Amino acid sequence: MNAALETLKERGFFAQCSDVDALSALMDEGPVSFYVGIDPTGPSLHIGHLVPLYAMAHLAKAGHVPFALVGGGTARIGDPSGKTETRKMLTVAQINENVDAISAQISRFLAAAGAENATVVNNADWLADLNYIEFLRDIGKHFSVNRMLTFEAYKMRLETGLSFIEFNYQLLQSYDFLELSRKHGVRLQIGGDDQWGNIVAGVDLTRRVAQTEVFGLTFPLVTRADGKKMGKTEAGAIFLDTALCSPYEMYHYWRNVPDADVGRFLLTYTFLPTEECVALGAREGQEINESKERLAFEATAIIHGAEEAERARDAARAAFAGGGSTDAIPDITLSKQELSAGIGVLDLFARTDLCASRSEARRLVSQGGARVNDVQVKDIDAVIDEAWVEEGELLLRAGKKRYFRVIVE
RNA sequence: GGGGAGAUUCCCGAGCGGUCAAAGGGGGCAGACUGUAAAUCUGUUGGCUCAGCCUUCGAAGGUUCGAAUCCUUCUCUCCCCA
Repeated sequence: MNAALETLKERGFFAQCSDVDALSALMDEGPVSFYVGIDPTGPSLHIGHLVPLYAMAHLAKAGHVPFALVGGGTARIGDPSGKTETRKMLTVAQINENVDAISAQISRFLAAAGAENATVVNNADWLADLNYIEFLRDIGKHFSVNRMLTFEAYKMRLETGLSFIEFNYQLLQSYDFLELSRKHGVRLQIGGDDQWGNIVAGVDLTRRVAQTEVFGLTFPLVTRADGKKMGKTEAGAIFLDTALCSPYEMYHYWRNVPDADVGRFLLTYTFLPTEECVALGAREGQEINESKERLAFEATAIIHGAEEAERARDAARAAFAGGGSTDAIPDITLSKQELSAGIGVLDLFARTDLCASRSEARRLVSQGGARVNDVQVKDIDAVIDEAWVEEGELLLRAGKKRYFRVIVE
């Protein structure tokens, strides 16, 4: 098999392919243009979106030509695949904002991942002005409703309801593939396994309309051993946008991944050599805990740069092991006057993101989960004043892992 | 267009005139254990000036000493028939 494909397979980026042998042969011949589509349904990518981009980087490094398609047009429709209900419709203005933000993130990521030659395109450019009648005649006639209804994505939705607009999503995605193959000679579409139905529909359409053999390749959806959704925490998704999720939070996310996922995540979310990822993931006990730190550092460094990753690592070490920098821990600022007057623990915790209300702070304190500068505070009436300040700040802690700094000026 | 079912606290889901800040499960948070993992056990899970008070049961009105529970209107969802 072709070396680049082999790499994808080894690293867990291979679930299904429309025709492996033919694709492998094509890739052996020379650079192949390929694309992946991402719909701009939110203001930022999160780490769940990244899998296709990593796959893209691997192929790009092997000399193939990447196109990243931002679905400014398809986002106006909404992909029903893998969803149990209709997603809330976004306004066109919102989508356009998202397109800008996400295109920038994609370019930055691909550059950092070593796929500088990527082209970012927006399918609104060709979808927005389609003529309905012409589209139905030229494209719609190639789709069999009977066949579409057999796709898993639609079958599932037949139970809960599927609107006509969503039913059209597949036609538009297929049209994208056709369009890219005509315009840019794209021969391959990659995507998550939930996209299989849409991708093969595009392969079929392109063959019928353009008489061109194109290929589809999917990778398994990344899941976590503990069944939680990839990239989601209680506080929200792990976004790339630092305004929505700090590098520290992202680092923390990787640091706390379940044991069983370490090896797989190293393969997926870092560019460390395959053997090394496997070895790191095979460790046990305290050692695998160290592998997690490696994972956290490597993955964060690709997304936010080595400098930010170091800061996050130092901050995490400082908070958990003592020593090092606390820069990256979230903070609030408090005036000296306010502190010298004394502030109740409950108020103090409620003012940080650690507790949403005084009642929550009350619970935390009375259950023994609250610490100030590593001293447990169990009295809900305790008053914190300047006597507690160390080096101009207070380090608040809720439970074992959540920290917050209070800077006093 | 016709007929039916429904909207409950983060989610699912009980409740059907007072004993309801609302069962149960999930999730979250905290504690024990531990490797900052998993599993397990315990506590907790609207807000506050906290043995008390205030605001919640799709929205707005009404009945009642008293409503998540009854009535009216409205909004939205789902199902069946055409």
